[in-house]
Amino acid sequence: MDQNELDEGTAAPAFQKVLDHLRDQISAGALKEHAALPSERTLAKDFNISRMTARRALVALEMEGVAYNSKRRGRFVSPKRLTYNIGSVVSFKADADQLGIELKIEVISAEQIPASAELSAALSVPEGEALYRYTRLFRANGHPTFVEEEIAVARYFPGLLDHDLRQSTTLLMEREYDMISHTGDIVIRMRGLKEQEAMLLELPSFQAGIELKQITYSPDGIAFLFARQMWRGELAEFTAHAMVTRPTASL
Amino acid sequence: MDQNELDEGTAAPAFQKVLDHLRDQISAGALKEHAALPSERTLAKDFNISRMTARRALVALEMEGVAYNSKRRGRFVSPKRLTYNIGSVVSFKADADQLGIELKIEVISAEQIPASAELSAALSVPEGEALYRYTRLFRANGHPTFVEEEIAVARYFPGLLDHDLRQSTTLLMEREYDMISHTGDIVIRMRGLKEQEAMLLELPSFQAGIELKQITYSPDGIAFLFARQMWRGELAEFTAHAMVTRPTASL
DNA sequence: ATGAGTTTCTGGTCTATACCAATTTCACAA
DNA sequence: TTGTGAAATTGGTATAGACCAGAAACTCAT
Repeated sequence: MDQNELDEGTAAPAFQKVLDHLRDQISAGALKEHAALPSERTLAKDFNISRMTARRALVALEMEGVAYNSKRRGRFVSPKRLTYNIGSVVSFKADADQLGIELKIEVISAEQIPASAELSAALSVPEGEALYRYTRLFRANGHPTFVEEEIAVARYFPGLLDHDLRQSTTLLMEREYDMISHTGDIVIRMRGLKEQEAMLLELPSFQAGIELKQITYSPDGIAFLFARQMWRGELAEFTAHAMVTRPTASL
Repeated sequence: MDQNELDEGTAAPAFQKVLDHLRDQISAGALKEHAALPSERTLAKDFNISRMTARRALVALEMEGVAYNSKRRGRFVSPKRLTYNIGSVVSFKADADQLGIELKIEVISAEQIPASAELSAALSVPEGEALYRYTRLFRANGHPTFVEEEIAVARYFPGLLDHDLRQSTTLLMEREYDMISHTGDIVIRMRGLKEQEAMLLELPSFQAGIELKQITYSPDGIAFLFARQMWRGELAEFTAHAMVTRPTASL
């Protein structure tokens, strides 16, 4: 009769108890950001369970976004979220700086490509039109946070790739090319990671993250930039102030 | 030498092969929405792996959002996403109807509560002010999709809970109380599920979903509704058309 | 102090079981 | 035809090992 102590009839699974215990430790502040969690083998010994059961609890913590682990160094408490204000793209890096977060941008690749069918539709340019594409990894205090792929219509931004891309491209385009971001169509969804994204974010490839897609328009309604961000889910938070529009009468 | 066939040096893990195989089957259309996937034991036999390894592949599919399983009936292919247009809240149910999706609303609970400190701050009402709170489960074609908790300032909506809540409350408030939704502050994030949410959505409690919080204002700037939706991550898609605002000069 | 090599620690993958509980299927009786 | 109850199927949990590979710590000679 070693089932449970005072639960109402049903015993909680062993991994649940460990999971709850660790979660409590973290939310109580006994374990702070980036602090190391007990290893699988240590947990197994301490709770008198098998390593696989201990592992389950730790993996569940990762799924909840409470813990992370990269490479084979151990598991650690996840840092706080970054807030991305959809309406005010310009100040993202400034916001981070202000919060004492060191945001570092790493350029993964940058090249010129012809517009595919999909991109030509999204950006309203003829198929084959020259585009710039660059992929960047954003780290907050050294911690991988999101990967961004941007595709810009090359015609508006001659020599864009010669600039240092480790900065806000919105500001760069405004300063160097007088191209002002005015409105944007946005889509947010949760999905599984692609291989490269998983690698850069240091996550297993079957993990899910949050994707934000955005098409940016100039004041005169010209689409000039397509952006796709893939965030570690536990680190993302998107805010917006929305105008409520009514469906047209015919609908 | 049964490691691999023609990989470049490193063999993919066994569960990865199974995972890729199933994903291919699904994206190729061999397995359609709500079609049953092979059981853990069947997969184990077919791929000559242990049941635990087969299970890993299936669980990974669930994490990606490609498959789901509820209770102990087996695993099935996830249905298509529902798109939630942030700016045009009014037409959500109408949109669903138009796409041939039967959206059913189940009222879980409805009650009057006094404003907590947190809610009084969010809705700009004195602490203790009467509020209506109701929780509803939304199903798309019978499939649990998201749970919504709404909290309305009771003063504006006398007798609100006497109405049938299995309909769009935005429309209800407009029709019966002349309260028009004008703008809203929105926050979107991915987080672990709470116990009740997990139960209603038929998911394990450590799974992550997408949360959308929203405070709705009337045309004259009065906050009258706080809403929190918890979506099954694989079923959610949020769209918006955003105006880009610039940071004020002082910042 | 520096660097190289060894040891220890960590997670990653996998096997072969076992027992449980809910669901579904199916045979059989009323 | 309709129940009803047994049997098969499914996922959920858990064990006790095993071997691998990367990361970190440590030892020791230079």
